[in-house]
Amino acid sequence: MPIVGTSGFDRLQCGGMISVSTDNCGEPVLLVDGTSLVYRAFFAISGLTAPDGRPTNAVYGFTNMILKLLEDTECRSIVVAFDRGAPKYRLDVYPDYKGHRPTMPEELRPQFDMVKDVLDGLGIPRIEVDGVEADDIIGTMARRLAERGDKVVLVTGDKDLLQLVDEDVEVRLTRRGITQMDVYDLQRVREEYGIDPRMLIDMKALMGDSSDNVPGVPGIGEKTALKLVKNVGPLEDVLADPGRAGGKVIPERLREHAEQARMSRVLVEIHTDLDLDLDLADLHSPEIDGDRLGPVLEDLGFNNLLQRLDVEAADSTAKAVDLETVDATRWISDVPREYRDGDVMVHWSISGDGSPRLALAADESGGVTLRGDAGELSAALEDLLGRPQVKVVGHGMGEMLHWARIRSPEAKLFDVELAAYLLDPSRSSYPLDSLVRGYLDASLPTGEDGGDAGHILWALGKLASALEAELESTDLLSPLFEEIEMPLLPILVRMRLNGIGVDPGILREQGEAIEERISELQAEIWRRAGREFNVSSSKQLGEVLFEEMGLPVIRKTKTGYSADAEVLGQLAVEHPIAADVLGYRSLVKLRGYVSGLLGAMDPETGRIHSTFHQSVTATGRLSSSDPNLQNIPIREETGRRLRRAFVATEGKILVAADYSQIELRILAHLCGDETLTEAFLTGEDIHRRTASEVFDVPMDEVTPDLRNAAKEVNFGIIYGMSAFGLSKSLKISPEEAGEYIDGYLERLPGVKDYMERVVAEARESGYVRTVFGRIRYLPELHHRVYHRRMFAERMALNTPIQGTAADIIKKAMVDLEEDAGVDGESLLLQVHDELIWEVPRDAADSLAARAKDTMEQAASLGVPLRVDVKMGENWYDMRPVEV
DNA sequence: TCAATCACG
DNA sequence: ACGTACGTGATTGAG
Repeated sequence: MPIVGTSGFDRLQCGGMISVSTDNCGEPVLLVDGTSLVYRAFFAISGLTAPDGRPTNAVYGFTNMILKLLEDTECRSIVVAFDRGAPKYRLDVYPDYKGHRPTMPEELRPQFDMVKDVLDGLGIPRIEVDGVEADDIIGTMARRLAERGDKVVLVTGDKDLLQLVDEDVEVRLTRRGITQMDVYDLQRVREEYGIDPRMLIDMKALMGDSSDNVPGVPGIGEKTALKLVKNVGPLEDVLADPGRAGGKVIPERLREHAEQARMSRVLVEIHTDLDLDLDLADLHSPEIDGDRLGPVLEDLGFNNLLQRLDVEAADSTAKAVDLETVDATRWISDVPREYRDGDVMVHWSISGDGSPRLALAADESGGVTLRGDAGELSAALEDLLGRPQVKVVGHGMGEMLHWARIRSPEAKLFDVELAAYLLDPSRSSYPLDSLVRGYLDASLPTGEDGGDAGHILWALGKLASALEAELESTDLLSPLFEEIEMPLLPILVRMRLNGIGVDPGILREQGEAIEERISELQAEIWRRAGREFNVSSSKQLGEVLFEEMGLPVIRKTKTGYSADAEVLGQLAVEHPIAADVLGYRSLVKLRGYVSGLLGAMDPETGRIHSTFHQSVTATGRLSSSDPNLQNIPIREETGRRLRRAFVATEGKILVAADYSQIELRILAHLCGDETLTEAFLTGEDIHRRTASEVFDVPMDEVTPDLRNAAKEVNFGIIYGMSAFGLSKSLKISPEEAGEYIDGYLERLPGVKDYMERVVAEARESGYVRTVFGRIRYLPELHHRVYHRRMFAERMALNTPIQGTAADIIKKAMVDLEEDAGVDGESLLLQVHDELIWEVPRDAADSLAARAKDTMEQAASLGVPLRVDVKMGENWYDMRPVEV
């Protein structure tokens, strides 16, 4: 049988993107059903086009599937097969085979040629044979490879291929989306169907297949067909003695349609004996042909793939949008048509002398630079962002909204920085020029004030489409980007604009008291040391404690003696100076808070306007800076008093709502452990319950010490547990800590299974995800250095939990927008599992009820979410309220 | 600019 | 025989 349209069987193997083994060392050959995967990709992804408008969604999805496959799987070789023309050998049997199939969508047809171009560039052999279906090519090749001793992996979206599974052949079926695959080996097929893979042919012959128009036996569906082959045997056995089917109707139907069933069997059986003119010795691993692939990917607009595969396109400089300068006021009074709906790229910046610049473009052909003072420019922005039909694309849009004091934009927002953050939250920053290099493979000219506006506007437009496609194909577009992060952006801007009221008198008063006690302690320390020195200098302190006073060295740092709180705590039994240093340190810390907060007060508003950052943490949490209001002291009374300085505005009251045990609840949801779930469903004290389990005592005999130990064990679980870490927090031996951990995992086996599963899956896929789909890549799970690898494992355990908690409170913040302000409230702070508002006194109860309800309903997990609400005149005197 | 320390969840 | 709890930001002193 002549083979047409092949490519790639003529070159010899050499190092490509996957490791190559020249001998047969057990790595499988991948056989891919190209037609099936291209179809899957086509329906899984939508809206993606090349720069010239040709649809490329299927090509993009397919290419990603192939690359993922190659990244995840060590393989000797890979071949992609395609359908070509009508399968004559089946049409001869049954002219209506595949008769009712809808014709191929117009947008899909041309994408097959693009797919083949990509494969050729990747150096992946493909094969199609006139009048033969991909199934049969794969079946034939699989059999021949297995016969010569190879392992084979079949990749498809079509369950029919399961009939080929045996000891040497495994099948991977696409699952929802395009990134995940279900693996079927012999055992899995037997488990799922209760029969051997070959019997699936007989089953299918009985039940038929409407999508291929295979008739089967009328009245027999999947259930009956499976029952028959399981209880009776192959098709011929079933037909030989129809009575064994039981009942009346089925045997009748079997007799009546016996021939049709035999014919159906012929139709559904995949051929494994085609006479293909193919030398399997030619199989080799793929070898990227950069000269060929580069232009193909560039033509398709797959710039991120160019980058990822490190292939050179014709390296381009960013093009520029031509800009015309227009008066801001005139522009507002007569906004050009193209800026009234659709996408508008916006570049806002502050130049060195503090004057703002604003440039806009609605497409690549041209844009405007607005001329005017700060008020006029912000008015123009406000006008633009007040248009619900407009989608505004920008970079770091929070800064822009804050500058223009825009609290509630109506326009849809697309911040390329946030998009890039969702795609890879581990990066330290997302400067525009690096996004342009990474996602567009172009470079921005280096300009004085952050580049030239024309080039930036061009880049923003290109980036928005590239990033949106990437978000979509990574399952991050919805709900995370569109329904959580982008709607959250203006909420964070508003929190910053709101600020929180601070009473500087209280701060100064406390500051003076702190200052006094620092002097006293310093004198005491100097007296005990026998000389004056800077207690805050770890170097000088080390000399005094460990050299002059001869205290035992507990631990060393890279640069000298370690003298942190843990070490000092141990030294305290040796010498009272240690406790003094600890006290001194904590007071110096508090002094830092006082001066930091006083310095951070805005003289105009008398408030502190901290910035909440949305693209900083690797887990999805927010962070706060200038100043950080997420780490105001609370655990120790002396520090806690600082909170008296955070006050509600006259006539208002502070309301704080915090999730109770949200991370442990998420753990319960994720692992489904019965004990944990039950504890939350019945509203038990979770630490007490843990203590009761781990230490094997009745609930009412759990002492405070035991409960505290259990609490630390629970923290350990969330953090990725190590006996050493737990031993430090509990001040016990690592051995004893290890026993606690063993006890825990024994009593809560669901948690144990979950922890093992998460790490194993992350090792396979290279990433972990939260319940909402937020992703974090963990390449160091494969690091050759042990402690780097273990660190990555703890991240794999912690990130889904911490990140899901972040997702949930973010979702709650967005949900609360629904009727934001109905109680006259302003959101002031978010502290990871807690939201703080100020609200007119008479509306406080109403807000409390609404906040509690919305937060508790923000996600529906296997256990309920619980929110506690407190109120008070200031952040110190907060009292619980019943809602 | 970096390391050490410590505040929070 | 390793070296460890997860995630942040600010302050301080030293080089």
